[in-house]
Amino acid sequence: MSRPYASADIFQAIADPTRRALLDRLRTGEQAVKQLAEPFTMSLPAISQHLQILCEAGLVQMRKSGRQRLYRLNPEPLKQVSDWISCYEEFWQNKLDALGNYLEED
Amino acid sequence: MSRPYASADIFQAIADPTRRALLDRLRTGEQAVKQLAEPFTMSLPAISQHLQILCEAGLVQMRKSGRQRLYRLNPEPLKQVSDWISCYEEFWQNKLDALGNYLEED
DNA sequence: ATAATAGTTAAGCATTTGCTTAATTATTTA
DNA sequence: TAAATAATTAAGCAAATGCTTAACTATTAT
Repeated sequence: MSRPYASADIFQAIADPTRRALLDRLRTGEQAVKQLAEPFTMSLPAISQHLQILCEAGLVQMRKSGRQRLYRLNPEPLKQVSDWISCYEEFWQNKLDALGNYLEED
Repeated sequence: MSRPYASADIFQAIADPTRRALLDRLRTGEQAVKQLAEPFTMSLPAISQHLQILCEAGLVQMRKSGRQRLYRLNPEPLKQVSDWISCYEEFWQNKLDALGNYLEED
């Protein structure tokens, strides 16, 4: 096997807090691995493996620049999650509406 | 240990496709375990364990009625996921805007 | 009381996950 | 050319995950 973990599943990819933190960091723009890994206490290979999982899920893309590998955010796949959740959004919206109505009562 | 799996983490809870399917089924309303388990090929204990994880994550609530246990949806914790994703929504929105502008060009 | 039904708990197991350290591959600098 | 830098690949490991079957608890029906 070439891949340490087979997933490619978005929900699985964002289940790990380190991977979510990596995505959060990438919101400021394209970054090299060392820079990305800077705030984490774990080893560089661990970060590298997380980046591969994000890559397989399509959440990041990579390009080489010299000896660096620059990763950038590709958030489109998150739309799958957003779409799934949207069915539930009305539920808590209803609850908020109910609260609003309650507060408006005299 | 009383709990087979300790998680209570929402992202972890919705990472499993069976658990998402259970939540989807609960959108139609409160249901007993046997009825919930009906479309799945796995054993009832497996479903029961998934329901416990959903319960620990606060995504479902349970009440007893005779010898049945009725589970109902409690989607509020999904707001955590929705909130996290919302930071990324502008990204694909921007892309859609860009597409819109492109299509509007003469 | 006895049997049937609904569901959980317990124990065990194979696989996956998330990490580690060591070795390896590129690329750049001295 | 040799050393340093950036990052990955490889191998191994402990813990978590998702299932199974068997045993148990609680409630209802006969």
